[in-house]
Formats: sequence, structure tokens, C-alpha cells
Amino acid sequence: MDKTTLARLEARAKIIKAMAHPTRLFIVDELSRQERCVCEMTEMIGADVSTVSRHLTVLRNAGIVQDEKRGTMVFYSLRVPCVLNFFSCVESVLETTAKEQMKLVR
Amino acid sequence: MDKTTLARLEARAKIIKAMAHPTRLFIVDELSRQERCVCEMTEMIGADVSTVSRHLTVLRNAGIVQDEKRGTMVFYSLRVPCVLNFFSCVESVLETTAKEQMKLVR
DNA sequence: CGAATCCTTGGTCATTATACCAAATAGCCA
DNA sequence: TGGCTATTTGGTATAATGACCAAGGATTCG
Repeated sequence: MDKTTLARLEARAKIIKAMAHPTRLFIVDELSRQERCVCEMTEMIGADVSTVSRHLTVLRNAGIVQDEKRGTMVFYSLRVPCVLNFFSCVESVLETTAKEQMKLVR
Repeated sequence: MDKTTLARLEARAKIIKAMAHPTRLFIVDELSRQERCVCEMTEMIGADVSTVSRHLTVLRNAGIVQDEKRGTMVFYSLRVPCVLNFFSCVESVLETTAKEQMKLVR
């Protein structure tokens, strides 16, 4: 695999990796409905604020969300809605697997 | 976040996480064209066979690829083609980011 | 059987990710 | 200004990843 190909793959993997965490999936899902400040997210997630802030940073660095400061609060919103397409495919992977499992049981 | 929600998110994150590696993206892309044995993949990727084998295991455990043994060889193929949709969205994230960068330069 | 090929698994090590607490920063308001 | 709230960042401990080598099946074929 040549260097250019690898660089391309790494850039793409970085974006997918940003989605590859339960908390961050939650965040993306929530932001697909409405923008949220860090404090609201923290409240919903139930982790330390610093942890949530870092998750949001990962998503921002990947270009998936954007932030906007208003007063002391920072509001995050979804920048690229197509990431929601990930969900439907993930569902179909889970469904396919579940159906296979069923076959083995019966 | 309640326990059930977390379990759902973890199952989904596991699948996305399986895609979140340059080598595994390469594998998925390649398998979208045709099935391949481990030895062919290893040849293309240029890593140790054991490394490639483990990457394939990750993808299989996530339900993204399937394997079939024929003789001494094991052929892997894509089980859920919709994962290819990931690529187009990832491209659009990269494009959006690139355009933002351009604005800053000019 | 024994050798060769293909693949997986065990072991080890370096790197990365993630969580929390504590401290620093920024903006608002009394 | 000083305190209050919201957020980020530094520090650190622990867990998870990923790479390689070596060893262990499985299968084919002479």
C-alpha cells in the first residue's frame, strides 16, 4: 500500500474513528435534533464535564460538529448531517446478524 | 444515560469502530469489488499475515464481512454492502472541511 | 506419514484512548 | 473588582489497540 493511499485512508479513518464511541454516537444523535450546550450534554450523558468537552473536541476536530460561543456557554451543532446515514447502515448490520442468530437457535 | 441506551450505543459503536482503521477501510473497499483470501489481502496491504488476519477478525466479529474456507485458503467477502455508504459521507465531511480551509486562505 | 502452505492464536511491547480531578480561562453580573 | 458559571486544558492512571514474531492447527499433496 503506497504512502498516498495510506494518507487518504488515514484521513477517512480519523472521521469514522470520531464516531466510534458510544458517548459520541449519543452526542451526534442528540445534535441531529437540536443544538446543545456542553452543560446540557453533560447533564444528559452523566459523565464529568471535562470528559464530555473532550468528546466534543474529537468530533469538532473531525469536522463532524461545530461550536459557537454565546456568552459563557458553547453551543455545539451538527455540521455534516450525512453522518446520520451511518446509523441506518449500522442498524442493518445488527439486523443481519440478529437474523443469522435466529437461524441457529431454531 | 440509562443502561439500555448505553448497551444500544455500545453495540452500534462496535460496528463503527470496526471500520475505524485505515487498513480495515482498505479491506472493506477491496472486498466491495471482489472476495479475497487472506494471502491476497496480506500481499496488497504489506503487513504481517497475523496482523491482517486480526483485522479481518475484527470486521467479521462486527458482522461486516464473512469468511468461507476452501481448502487451506479462507476467502473473505462483504456481508453488508451498505457500509460503503460510509465512504460518501466521509468524503463530504472532508470536502466541507477543505472548503472552510480555502476560505481562510483567500 | 511428512513437508509445504495457509491461516489463526498466544505472547509481548509500544502507542493511543479515555476517564477523572484539579487548575486555568472566559464572560457575566452584582 | 470579585465572585459565579461555563468550558477547556494539564496531569495522571488505566484500559484498549495494533504491530510483530513465534508457535499451533488445518488441509493438501507427494
